[in-house]
Amino acid sequence: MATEGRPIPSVWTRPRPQRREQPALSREQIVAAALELLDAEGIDALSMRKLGTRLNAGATSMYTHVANKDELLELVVDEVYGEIELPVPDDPADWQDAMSRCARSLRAAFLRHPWAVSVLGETGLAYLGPNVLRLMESLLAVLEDGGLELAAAEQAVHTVIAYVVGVSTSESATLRTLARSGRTQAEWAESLLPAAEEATRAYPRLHRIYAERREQDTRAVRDDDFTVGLECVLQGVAQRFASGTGR
Amino acid sequence: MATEGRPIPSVWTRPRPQRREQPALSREQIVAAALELLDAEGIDALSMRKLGTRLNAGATSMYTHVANKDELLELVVDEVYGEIELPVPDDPADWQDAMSRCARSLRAAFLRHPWAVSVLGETGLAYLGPNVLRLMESLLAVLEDGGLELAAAEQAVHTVIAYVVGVSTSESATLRTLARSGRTQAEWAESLLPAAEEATRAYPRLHRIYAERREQDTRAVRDDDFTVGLECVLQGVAQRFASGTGR
DNA sequence: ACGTTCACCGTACGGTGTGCGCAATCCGTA
DNA sequence: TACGGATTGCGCACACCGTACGGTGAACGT
Repeated sequence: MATEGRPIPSVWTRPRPQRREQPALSREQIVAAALELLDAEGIDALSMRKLGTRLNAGATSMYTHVANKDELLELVVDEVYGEIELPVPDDPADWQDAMSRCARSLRAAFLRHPWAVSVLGETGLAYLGPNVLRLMESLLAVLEDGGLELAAAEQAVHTVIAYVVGVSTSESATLRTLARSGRTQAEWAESLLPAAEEATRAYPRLHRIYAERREQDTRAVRDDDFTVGLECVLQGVAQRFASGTGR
Repeated sequence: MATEGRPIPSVWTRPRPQRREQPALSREQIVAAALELLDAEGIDALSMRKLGTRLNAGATSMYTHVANKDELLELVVDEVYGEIELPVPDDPADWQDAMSRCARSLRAAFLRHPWAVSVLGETGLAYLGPNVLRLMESLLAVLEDGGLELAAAEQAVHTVIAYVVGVSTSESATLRTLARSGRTQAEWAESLLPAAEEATRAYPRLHRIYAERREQDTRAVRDDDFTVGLECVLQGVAQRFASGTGR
């Protein structure tokens, strides 16, 4: 039935299936591509089909390397934890400084990947990812070397991380709505703050806050706010747990 | 074509459309039903269709009262904030106690509605919801009455709330996976902790923690952990901002 | 009595995650 | 070298999603 030498677009004109031309798929590739896609277009844009397309693969081809979408998300989140600078104190006694640097690094990672916190909210803290484990262990090590009991160190780490996650939740939600609106931060503030001032008419304190925020809600201010809060938390934790070594 | 008096099941046998028998739909009803559904079956089970069915309504009938699903979620989250006990200090100087009670109430609400934090992660803190505004304003009032500057009060509130949100993120993620698995907390621990001990073989401190947690990770322990962290945060905030009135 | 408004519904569209079975390639063994 | 499983990727299909759109009947102002 097939007439040789004449490529007619029919069932018989095979388009050379030729599998295995790419070096196949791997979990690492998939996770990396997902991270790229998430960073570029956000959490709502991540679909298995789009991810497949980006990998020159079919929609369901990833399922041999990853159980399901949730598991993929856990893997990607752990990848984010991998970006965080491990705490290395110059002076073992000054664990506050090391924790502070680590907390800043964590927040910075969450702000670089604003989709991450929404995954945290759904999947939990991915406790068993290798990068999370590495980070936690070295934090505990720093605090133990600083003189804390292990239980105290765990408590301290949890408290500080909870603070960072909480701040990042709020901040990256803001970043996401901002990115989605396509406006600059200034334009957005200009369009929202009047509404906020209106909505808070019955609440004098909030009203004053929003009124004063008009030229004030910049990146630098938010950085400072985070720093202040972080210092409070570290100070509180230190006083509670450090055996006389709090600054 | 229609033969009178004989109800034949056909296009012609009209089933008495009879609209307006129910007192119609309202935004309050919709939000309440959504909250019920979320509490009963979790965030993944909330679809506009299911919600419509629960309200004896069509799938798209809610869209006259609510712009879209995201807006509905914001409304529901604000409803959750409405459950929180407003801070009322016995002694104006003892704002720490009032804030502590409020923070506990906030965490309790998040634990009653574990889906809420995953909405927080996507929609932000719903800053302009009336219940959020009311809560924030009264927190600010308590701190101002306690002697703090407004800016300091705002900083303090943000810090404490960030801590609570962070803790709740982790805790409600745990609650959700637990609920989804259908097992009790003890069974779950029994099945997970060996895996955790295995995974942390290379990390002695984490290993010790998971080993000791085996009979220890109860509700009461988590409550205590939260309390300790909260005390740290409050203490740190107080020392930073209170003009000599910290306990 | 009539036109307008409004709440609601059915339908439809373009998307989603993923189970399943087929095909093709790779690898260990004979 | 031949062959037979195991592994990997793909196409298809299913059930479900959010929601745009146009129609429909009831309520209401005139």
